[in-house]
Amino acid sequence: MIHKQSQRLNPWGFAYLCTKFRDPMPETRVRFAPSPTGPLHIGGVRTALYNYLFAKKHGGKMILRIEDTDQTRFVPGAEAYIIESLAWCGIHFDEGISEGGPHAPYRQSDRRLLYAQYSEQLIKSGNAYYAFDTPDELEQLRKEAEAGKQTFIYNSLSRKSLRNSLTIPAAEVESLIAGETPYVVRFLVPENSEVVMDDIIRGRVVVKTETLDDKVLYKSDGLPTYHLANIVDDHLMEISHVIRGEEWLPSLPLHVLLYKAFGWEAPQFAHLPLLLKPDGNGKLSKRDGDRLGFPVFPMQWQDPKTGEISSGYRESGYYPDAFVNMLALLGWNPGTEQEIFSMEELIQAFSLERVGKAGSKFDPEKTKWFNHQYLINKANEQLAAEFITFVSLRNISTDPAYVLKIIPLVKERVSFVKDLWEETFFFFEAPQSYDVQVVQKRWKQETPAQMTALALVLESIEPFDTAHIDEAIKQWIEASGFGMGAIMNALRLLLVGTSKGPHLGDIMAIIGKQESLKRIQTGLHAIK
RNA sequence: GCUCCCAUCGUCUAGUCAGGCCCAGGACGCCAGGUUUUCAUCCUGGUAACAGGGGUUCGAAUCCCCUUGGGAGUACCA
Repeated sequence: MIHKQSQRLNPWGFAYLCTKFRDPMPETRVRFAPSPTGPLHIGGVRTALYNYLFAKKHGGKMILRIEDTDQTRFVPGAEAYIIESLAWCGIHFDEGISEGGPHAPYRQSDRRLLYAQYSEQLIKSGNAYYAFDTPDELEQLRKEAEAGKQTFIYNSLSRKSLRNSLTIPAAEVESLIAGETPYVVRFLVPENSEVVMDDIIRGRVVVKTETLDDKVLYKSDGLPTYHLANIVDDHLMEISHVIRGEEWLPSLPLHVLLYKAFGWEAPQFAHLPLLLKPDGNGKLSKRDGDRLGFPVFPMQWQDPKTGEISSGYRESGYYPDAFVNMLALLGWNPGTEQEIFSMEELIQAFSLERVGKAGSKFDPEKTKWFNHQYLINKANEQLAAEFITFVSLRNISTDPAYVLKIIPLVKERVSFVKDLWEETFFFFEAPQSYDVQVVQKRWKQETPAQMTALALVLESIEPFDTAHIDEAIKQWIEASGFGMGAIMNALRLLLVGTSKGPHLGDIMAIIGKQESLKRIQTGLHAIK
């Protein structure tokens, strides 16, 4: 046991080893390892989130590693996008390309020299071999197999008839390599055995090695494939738990076999269920967002090649804590009826055991509801400050104190700050027109005279605050014998232009006596 | 095709591991009613699910098997 662990403790040495003796539980170390091939979509964000929650819950470390071993798929700006998105979500790293750390560098292209020796090691130990088949040749074999309704697999059945160091004499292999013939290194999958894997979420999974193929570990371009780089780095970086999407489950046997071939202790695995499209079935994709009108990315992204813009949650007005809260509950639940969680509460409550096995369809409606919940719980001062920028956009100058009076009256009516204008425009400008349907319903023959009389009442109110306004109007209505509904709806039409909005007394108190009277006069002339 | 994974209201899910407390609970959505000077909020109520079939058991959403359905993977991509 101690021997096994000490193998994983390098290079921290003796002091670290001592703490290990006091505390036999190894440190929890997880990583989020995206490939910078484009913007991170919400499924990826959720994976990062679960890793983060798990690490923090166990007092461990969260590591960001960039897996850019495919040069052909590199997208400029993607790496920065990923980092900024996660920072916006409140997901922070203890080690990574920005933070540095004891296992730097954290970008695989910067570690490229490292991987060749591990590839060599596997060849020497008989767990891997050189292969000289060209991509075209393999493509041809796949096509032929497909035509015969078969699947071509590079494995124990076929490897003996292909061009590799298993079939070609050693001397010739050496000369081929020396002669710069392109080659790859393939993993030699053991024959006739079973790989037994224990996944934290899925339990035990067993597969026969015959169904696996001899995956390429090292490419002809001198870079490792995901499989090799991933295992080497997870080992070197002392990752204790690999938490990743279910799309990786099919390659888990290979990974387990690789750890075994290296003689390394494998981390624990947890394969997360997928995020599915809201309608129909299948993995959530960028296209679904476009089609159904909701963002699939945390932040807006502009494709550097096409210039095409994809919308993001941040730019759409979502709060990061609401977004994170929604994502956390998509596939995980606390087993209680609590739905609103701060990041700190999520950390406390999170466990991989409570992550479901089945995929979750993404629900844009509930996402809005989460934002609504967070919005109504924000301080009025903050909402006022945010809303002022939207008001300014309309070339209306206002002051924070004025907006602050309005916010508590309307915040429960919206899910986004940007939607506040629709609920508050009449606080900033007089009605430009009057809703014809409301006019038809509320504007009777006697209404103009009533409104004229009411204007006189309003003029005499002092101080012009909600309580006094309400009281005066109530008394006047009772004394004159008019209907409350008839008067108030007509008055609302004059002040707001339609039949919506908060309590009229509040509206008048905020826009002031002068403005209220002015709107009544204007309306009296305009409505026929 | 092959390999692997999955299966409770329209959606997110509780309940499944330790079978009875479940003719299945909560939330979103939707519908109705109530409060209100309007709209909205809010409150109350309603809608709606154990994929199907076999077993095991006194008893199954829960355990086992089969079927069906869905998903993922199947690259010198990650």
